[in-house]
Order: sequence, then C-alpha cells, then structure tokens
Amino acid sequence: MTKPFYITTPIYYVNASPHIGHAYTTIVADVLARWARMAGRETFFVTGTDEHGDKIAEAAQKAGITPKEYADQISAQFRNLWPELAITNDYFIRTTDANHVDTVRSILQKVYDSGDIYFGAYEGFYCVGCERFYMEKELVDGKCPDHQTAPEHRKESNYFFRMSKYQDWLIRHIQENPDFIRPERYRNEVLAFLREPLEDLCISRPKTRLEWGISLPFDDQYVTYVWFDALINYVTAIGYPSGANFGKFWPVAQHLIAKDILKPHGIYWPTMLKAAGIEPYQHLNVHGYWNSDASKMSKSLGNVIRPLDLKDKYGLDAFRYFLLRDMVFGLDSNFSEEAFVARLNSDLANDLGNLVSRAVTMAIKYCDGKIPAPPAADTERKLPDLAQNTVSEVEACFNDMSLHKALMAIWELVSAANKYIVENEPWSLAKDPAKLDKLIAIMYRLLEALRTVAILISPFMPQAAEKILQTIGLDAQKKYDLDVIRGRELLPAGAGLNRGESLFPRVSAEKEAPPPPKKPAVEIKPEIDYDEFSKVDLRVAKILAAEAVPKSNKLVRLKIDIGEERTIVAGIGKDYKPEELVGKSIVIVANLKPAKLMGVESHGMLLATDSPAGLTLIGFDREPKTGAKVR
RNA sequence: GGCGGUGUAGCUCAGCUGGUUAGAGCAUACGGCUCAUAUCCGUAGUGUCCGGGGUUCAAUUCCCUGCACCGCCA
Repeated sequence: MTKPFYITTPIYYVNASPHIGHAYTTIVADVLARWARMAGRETFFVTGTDEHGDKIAEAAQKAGITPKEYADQISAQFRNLWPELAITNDYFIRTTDANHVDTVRSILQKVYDSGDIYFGAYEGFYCVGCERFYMEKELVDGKCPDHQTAPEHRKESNYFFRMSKYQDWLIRHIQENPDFIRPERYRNEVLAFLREPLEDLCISRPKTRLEWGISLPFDDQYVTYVWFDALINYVTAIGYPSGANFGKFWPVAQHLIAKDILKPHGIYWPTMLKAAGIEPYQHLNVHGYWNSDASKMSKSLGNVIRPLDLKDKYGLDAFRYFLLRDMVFGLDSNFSEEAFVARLNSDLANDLGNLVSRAVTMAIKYCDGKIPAPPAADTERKLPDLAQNTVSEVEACFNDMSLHKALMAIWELVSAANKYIVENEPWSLAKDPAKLDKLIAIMYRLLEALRTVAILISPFMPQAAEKILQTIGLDAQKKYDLDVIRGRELLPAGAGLNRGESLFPRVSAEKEAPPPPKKPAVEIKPEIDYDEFSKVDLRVAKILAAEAVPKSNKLVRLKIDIGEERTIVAGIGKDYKPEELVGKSIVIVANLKPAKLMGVESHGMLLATDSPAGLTLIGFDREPKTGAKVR
C-alpha cells in the first residue's frame, strides 16, 4: 500500500482577481496531484479562498455591497478559473464555510484553554487611514509613510498567541527535518529569522474596528485576525479533528506557497499546530515569483499577465508546459511572450509534435495502420531501456520538487526517439522486403516510447497526453498509471492507429506582434476660434478634502479651493483613493453649468486624461498658484 | 545598518565535497536525411567562469576584499 498524498495551494485572499502567480501555484499543485494519483497514491488536493479581514470589508464598502457578497464574487472567479486550467482539486474551501468557522473556533478555544492565548495591551502609533499600527522606525519624520499624516498614539487591548514559547521547538524541528521547508534557501531564511527572539502574535481585532471575521469563542467583542483564521483551512478541509480523511492525510500534508507567505506558513502555522496539539505538516514547498520584464508584477504597475489570455492564445497545455519548464522551482523567473513562443516552437512543435507526427505516419504506412505485434526476440533494447530510466528519473525529480528537471528528462527521451528514427531510417528498410521484420520491430519500439512519453507528460499536459494515446491507437479514456510503462505492458497489437491533427502547430513569432491597428489618424473635433475657447474658464484648484460618494462606484466628492471654496464631483474613484487626492493641485473648468450627480451638486469639472494605469489627473511640474487662470 | 543569496558562452541556466581540453538547451554557421508540423540528425565554435588579492603542486570550485543585482530582517 503506497503512502497517501495531501497537497494544498495557499488559501487565496480575495482582495484581487486571480493572476499568473495563482495560476502557477495551482498548476504545480495539480501536476503533483496528478502524478501522485498515477503513482497509485490515494490523493487529496485542496485549494480555496480566504475571505475575512479589513481589506475585504473595505473593498466591499467601496463597491457598495456586503463583505460576503464581495467575497462571493471574487471567490467565484477563482473557483471558475480552475476547471479552465484543468485543475483537479478534490475540494474547494472557503474561510466563510460553516465547518471552517467551527474548526477555527474550536482550535482557538483549545489553545486558549491550554493557556497559550492571553489578553494584553498593545500600544503604539496608529494611522487612521491605514487602520494599522506602525512601529516607530517605520514612520517617516514621525508620519505615516503612506498618508504623510501624524499617527495617533493609541492603546488597544487584544488577544495574543504565545508563539515565543514554541520557538526552540520549531528550530529543533526544522533542524531535525531538513525537508520540512524546501528548497533549502527558504529553510535557511526561516532559521535566520528564528535566530532573533520571536514575538507573540496578535490574533484579534476589536469588533469596534473590524466586524468581518470569526468571533473569538471566549470573547465575542473580538474577531480573530488573518492567519489564525486562514491557515486553519488546511485541517478543516480534511475534517479535523475526527474525519477519516484527517487521520489519513494529515501525516503526509504538503503545502505549496509562493515565497511572500513564507513566514506565516513556516513559523506561525507550525507553532499554532504545536499549540493545538496537532502534528506539524510534512513539507512546505516554496516557489518564487513570475516577473515580467524584470520588474515585479503587480496590479498597480498594470503589467499583470492574465493567465486566461495566454491559455486562449496558445492552448492550455502549452501554457502549463511553459510555466513548469521555464521556472526552476524555488527561484524567480521572467515571463515573456517571446520565451513562451520559443519554448512552444522548439520543444512542443519541433521535438514532440513532429515526433508523434512522423512516427505515426510511418507506422500507418509500414504496419497496415495498426499496432504491430511485438518483436519476438527483442534484443535491441537501447530505446526501451532509456525509457525505463526516464521513468525512474522523473520519479526522482518529483520527490525533489524539480519539475523542470522532470520535463528535461522526458525530453531526452523525445530526442532519443527522434535520433532512433534517423539512425534506423525506416524508409530505407521499407524498400527491402527482406528487412520487414526489422522495420516492424523498430516501429513497435517507437510506438512504445511514445506511449511512455504520453503517460509521463500526462500530469503536465493532460490534453496532449490523451491525444497522443488516441493517435497511437490506445484507449485514451483508460486510466493509465506508472505500472503500465514501468512493467512494460505490451501494446495492444492490432489496435488501429489514427493520424490526428497536429499536436502543437508552430506559431510564428513575428506575426504574434499584432500589426498596429490602422487608426484613421487622430480624430480632431471641428475647428473653433479663440473667442469660443476663451469662454472656458480653467482654474488651478487645490483639493482640500475628498470622500467617496456613497453607493457610487467611481464618484468622489471633492472640496476644492480656487480662491473660493467649492464642491465638485468627479468620476475618478476607480483610479484614485480619496485620501491620496487631498493636497493635490488640479485643473478645473470653473464656469461649467452645475450638475447634480447621485444627488450631489457639482460646481465645476476637473480635467483628467487616460494613462495605461487608468485615469490620471492633469497636474503641474511646478507648484502652481491656487486659483490661477489656466491659459 | 545586520544577515543571506546570486554574478559561468549572444540568451536561459547546470556545474556535489578543488584536479586532465568548463557543460546543456535556445540562437548562429556548415553538413546529412526526406518519414515528418521547412521538421529531424550530425559538426563547429566563441567564454579574463564579475574585478582584485590569498591558500595550494593545482581554484570556476576554499578564504579575504571590492563592485553589481536580489532577498530576508531592521
């Protein structure tokens, strides 16, 4: 009986729509899960969404909906994306699920009862805009670095988890289990962090400040905050404490995360488990970031690569292949469409796609369109032996999280098969009837190698694997596993070969750059004379205050100074936060006829234009005089 | 500021505990084949192995130092 396998993705926070980073992590988890199933392991694969916290409450308020409605929307985006990426998760968990709420509360109570949660005061510099405390060192000139406002000195009482108590235990555990956190660089990072004394973890927020969370079971004036809620999903998902799955899968739990959440998973989570009397997970697997053009991808930079765009443009399997082949697990990688196309053409189209195409064409021609009988005395074992080695090698790579190396190993087999064709020149053998047996034996070994390749790539590229199996006359619906290729199960002689369409057509790199859409030069409105222009009174205005107009998506009410105070309403709420507007100098049309927007009278209109990142206000390169005319 | 990582062919990278002509893939050039998605196979290169110093019979590999980039912590 082989060991069960339990893999989780991070519990994704619903403050942003899914991007390539989420896609990568989830695809890696999927590849691991598919591989484990193929290796005959009982497998459980969990992903889900983290839905509590002030960021969600805030975003929901801005959108004019309840936090739950907001979370429902974003959570659905994740849930709907996975089938499109062929993700085979067994369970999708949400931190708002009732069973999760119960589990969190029961673990909190348990830790509280054992004395590892205490009530304490927290004192410090609190920025109202950020709704968080700052350490003195973080402040710039005594002011909040984000808002440039002086923080208040506040005292707040909260519940704390006695994390410090488990520091020594954790250090020992990591040292005694070298594979606990991998790759090694992240293990070292955690150990480095643990050289400093660990502070206790604040795990609550007063409801006066944040209501959107799970109430503490021992004090309903507080909700639990962030990690003490989110991390617990990994045990909720398998039915902690008494579910059958928990007993089976928890001892082999593996988490998969990106490096940005190393600390919560490498430090908070194991100590929380320890305090709750639960064994630690088995492995924490940490990967790097996908960068685009060397700058870190972020929403604010507007260079988020949308996974679905790429999948639709080049095909899901190519997308999955590229992500897994180009990133060394643990390190950062650069994403570029150019690299993607290069991989697709050289590895998938030229090497694999063309191999399948030529092998099947010849097999159909030389073997009557059917899988031939295996050679009687098979003494020539170069290709079959290599295939066997490849299976073992790929297996070793999986144990090591070296997925890119697994693909490299498979591609050595692909190359060897191509070489095998050139060396044996089936087309020459076909001209000599005396060499028919040899020809048939060669075609058989080739088809056998294709089957091995197809099965080995199936966790990475499920669709392509299926197509190859169909092409070489095998039942694609059958569940193949490693035993089929390791045990050298014979190919079903007589099964019909089908030359399908190209597996991976080449794509042209040059033509990928879409031709600049032919625009009818710049469209200019009809001419006006100066008199007409001079009717427009443009003024420099200073923004004194700004607030979102309730129930509106993008309207912001601005109090401005143009020598006199005025109120205007502007549709810029999607691109600017009210607090970042205050103090800015802008240009307004001062003599525009007042208009009521969402019940608020606007006395003027500000000027803005489009930028790649959204609207941008017309500004100044020197500080202007408030109220001055703009000519 | 403290700790750590990285710096190897045009590009992306592999090189464990020091040892004969420093490797792979892509890109480039030339040759071969024609079954195949103008694909495949073979051959050929080029490298101050970031700079400087040291240890050693011998260093890309160890030590020190400088530079550049990155990460964690503050």
